[in-house]
Amino acid sequence: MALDHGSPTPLYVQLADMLREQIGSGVYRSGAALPPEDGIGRLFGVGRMTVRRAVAVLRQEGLLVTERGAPSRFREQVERDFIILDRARAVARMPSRKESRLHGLPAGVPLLEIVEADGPVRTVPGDRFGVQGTTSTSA
Amino acid sequence: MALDHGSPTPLYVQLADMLREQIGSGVYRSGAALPPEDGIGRLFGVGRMTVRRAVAVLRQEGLLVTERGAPSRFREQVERDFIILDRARAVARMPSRKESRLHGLPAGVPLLEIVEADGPVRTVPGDRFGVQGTTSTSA
DNA sequence: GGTCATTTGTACGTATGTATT
DNA sequence: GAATACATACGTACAAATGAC
Repeated sequence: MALDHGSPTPLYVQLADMLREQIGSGVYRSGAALPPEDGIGRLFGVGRMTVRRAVAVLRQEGLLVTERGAPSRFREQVERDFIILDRARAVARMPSRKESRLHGLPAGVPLLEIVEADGPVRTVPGDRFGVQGTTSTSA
Repeated sequence: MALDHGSPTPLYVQLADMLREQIGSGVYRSGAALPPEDGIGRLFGVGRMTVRRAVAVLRQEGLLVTERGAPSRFREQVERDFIILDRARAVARMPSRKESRLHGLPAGVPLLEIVEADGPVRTVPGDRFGVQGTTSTSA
């Protein structure tokens, strides 16, 4: 359960993998705080920068949120609303910084871009919305 | 057109914004290579780490691809195929590293997860696929 | 085919700033 | 206000992959 400094797999990837697994296995409940970065660093014998890169990986995956001054927390998943695509198409892509701010998106959350058949485009946060075909079948 | 070291906006964000704008305005054509990181750094009077962070921002947005040993290039957009959602739902999320490798996804590309009404789940690369309602209207 | 310069990637350290608690 | 903890930004050194010669 320790990091392998000799491995071709970068340390920050190994560390991210371990933390990700802990999330998946429920070691940390949703919303729970991580130990501080320097603490994690001492724990695993790596520098703080390496910890930060590992944390960045998980943040980009939408698994945790960090804010300045407060411990990083595992992201709580919210219930999604489903938008019915009638004569529309939808594509997923990452938002620009401007769009992130506009929608209040944390890092690691894609945008759903819905293009109506007659032109209009609408973008919605990918963590709060999904899309579905015409027929609702109450999953 | 220079960076403001006194601004509350981080340097790497300012730099990312400038590079993003250059992409949008067509200064770099699709697939074109960026100058090397240390060159950009000297050009703007910032360290290489700051350049790397700016590049990372754009990579996470799916705007450029980087590989070791070769210059970073602006990402070429591929034509998307559209999957018809009949009795299915779709959500967008970021892939884990494992899923990225599985689908050969570069950074900054979300995953489309398609859930059929009767259970089966299928994930497809968000840069190569979109979804659409039952009625095809040939956009 | 192999060598070498170029270029990105990893990983460390240090110092300072700033928001939260 | 003080302590905690994350964010920015500089620097260094070496590793590894690419591409050109």
